[in-house]
Amino acid sequence: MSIGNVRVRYAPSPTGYPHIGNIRTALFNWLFARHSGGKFIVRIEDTDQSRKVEGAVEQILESLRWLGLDWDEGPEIGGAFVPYFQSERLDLYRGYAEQLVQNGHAYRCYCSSERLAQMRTEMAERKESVRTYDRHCRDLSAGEQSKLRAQGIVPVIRFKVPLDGQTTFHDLIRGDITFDNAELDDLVLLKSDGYPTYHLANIVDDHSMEISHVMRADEWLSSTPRHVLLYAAFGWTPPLYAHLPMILGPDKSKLSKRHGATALLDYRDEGYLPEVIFNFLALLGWSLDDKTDVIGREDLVKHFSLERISRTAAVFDIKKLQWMNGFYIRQLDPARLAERALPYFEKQLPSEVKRPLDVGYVSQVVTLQQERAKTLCEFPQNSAFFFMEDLEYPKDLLLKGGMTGEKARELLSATALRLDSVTAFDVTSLESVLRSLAEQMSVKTGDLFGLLRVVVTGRTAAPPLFETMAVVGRERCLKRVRAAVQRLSDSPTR
RNA sequence: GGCGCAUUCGUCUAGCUGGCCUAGGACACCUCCCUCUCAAGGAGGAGAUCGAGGGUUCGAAUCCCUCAUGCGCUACCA
Repeated sequence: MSIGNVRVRYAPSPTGYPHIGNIRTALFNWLFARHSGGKFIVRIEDTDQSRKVEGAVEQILESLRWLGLDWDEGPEIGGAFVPYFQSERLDLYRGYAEQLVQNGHAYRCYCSSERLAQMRTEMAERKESVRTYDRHCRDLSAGEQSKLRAQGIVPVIRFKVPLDGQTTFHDLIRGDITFDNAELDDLVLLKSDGYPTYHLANIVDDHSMEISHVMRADEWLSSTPRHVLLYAAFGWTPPLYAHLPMILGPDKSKLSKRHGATALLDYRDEGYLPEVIFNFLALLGWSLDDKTDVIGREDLVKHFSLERISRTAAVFDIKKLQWMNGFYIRQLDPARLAERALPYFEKQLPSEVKRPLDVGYVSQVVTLQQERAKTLCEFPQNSAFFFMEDLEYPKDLLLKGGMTGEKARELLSATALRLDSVTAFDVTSLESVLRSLAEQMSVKTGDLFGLLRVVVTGRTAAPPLFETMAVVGRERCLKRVRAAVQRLSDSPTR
């Protein structure tokens, strides 16, 4: 396969929202296409009417867009092999299925699902090793068939798998893999509702769309010999295969909804940066060398290769993702970061905060929180006090570390005086004024600053005090100090 | 049950054309430093006898065999 002719595809089925593992497959395909100057195609495999989920296609495309995985052919943009929805290509599959029946590679099966279920139960009870279709209809005569059809039974079309021999194919990641044909069953190609199964539609489309490499999750490895046999039955050359390691949950089982937020877009909602997900996912099953963790999209495109894809399934570690997200956040230009965080502020700040927010002000806040945030959501979560008028917090936060109510009141009253009179309400002035106050009142700076932090922010952990106060502003700081004095006076302290 | 794939620190991984590996990096964890809190940052630490057992070899994480374990598939789902 010459390098310019790479055509790979991401072929999701719209049965739900694409999760992390699924999108990682899309990412690897995209990376491979971009690296080799080939085409990245999106094809929607909507052949299961019963599992179709409303809005899933939009979610899939939205997920790709969010990560910046642009496609060269597919939904919305079309391409030379239109249409890219399998539900719109039904005639094609029927024709090919029929062709296989004609040339003896497939046959009609009239077995009811009840009979099939019973057959499987019996096989299991007898502990038979091969629990597959018993090929009941494989050699039905024309007469028997028309009798069955007269009863109104709509048949399916099954592939006539060779009874013996072996099928070997080469996997770019795992090497040669061999299966005994006897292990394979006569899979259904065309369902009774006229829709193809994955197996038929997949190979018909991969062939007709001239797909060069099939890169898909490891879970497909077992069905690959059937696909190879199908290609042979049609007289086609199969594509090159590369089965990707799967992504597992913390319990090491196939990643699913059980594992919490696994839908890609959930990560967007939780404040993760798309470039981080991109970076992180690329490293789940692929590595550049022994030390590279942070790597941008351009370098990924430049260096991506099939050879460096791992064979082992990987556990998705949210902790490392969080670290990486925080790392990227810290690297971002503050102004740019503020823009990106703004929607999260708009959405998450308490409703009493007036909208729209002032971008300049948000930017100041973001600058102070930048090195403390792991996700974009943490900005508004930890910054409400910058936007509120009045604060609410447990009173005993004021009496930390042996601080008495009286002492606190005394300190705060003195502070109010200083804040009121300080000429410039900026970091330098505040620091010098408050440090000297601490000294004068013979209290440790940590105690004074800690107290003030609670008063001004309502919490014990916040950005540096003077910076924070400067942003909150003289008026609100004074108001908060006075409110605290009032609170301390309301009920006598012990 | 059958078949297939896989097996290096808790996790992601490097190393796997055998010696540079007394196995490297990152996250997480612990300690110390910095420090007005929280972070961030800096410096350290602990953590894998390379799934187990046999070989081959002067020498194996790296090659061979057996076993074990995990995962996947075993649908008119993809």
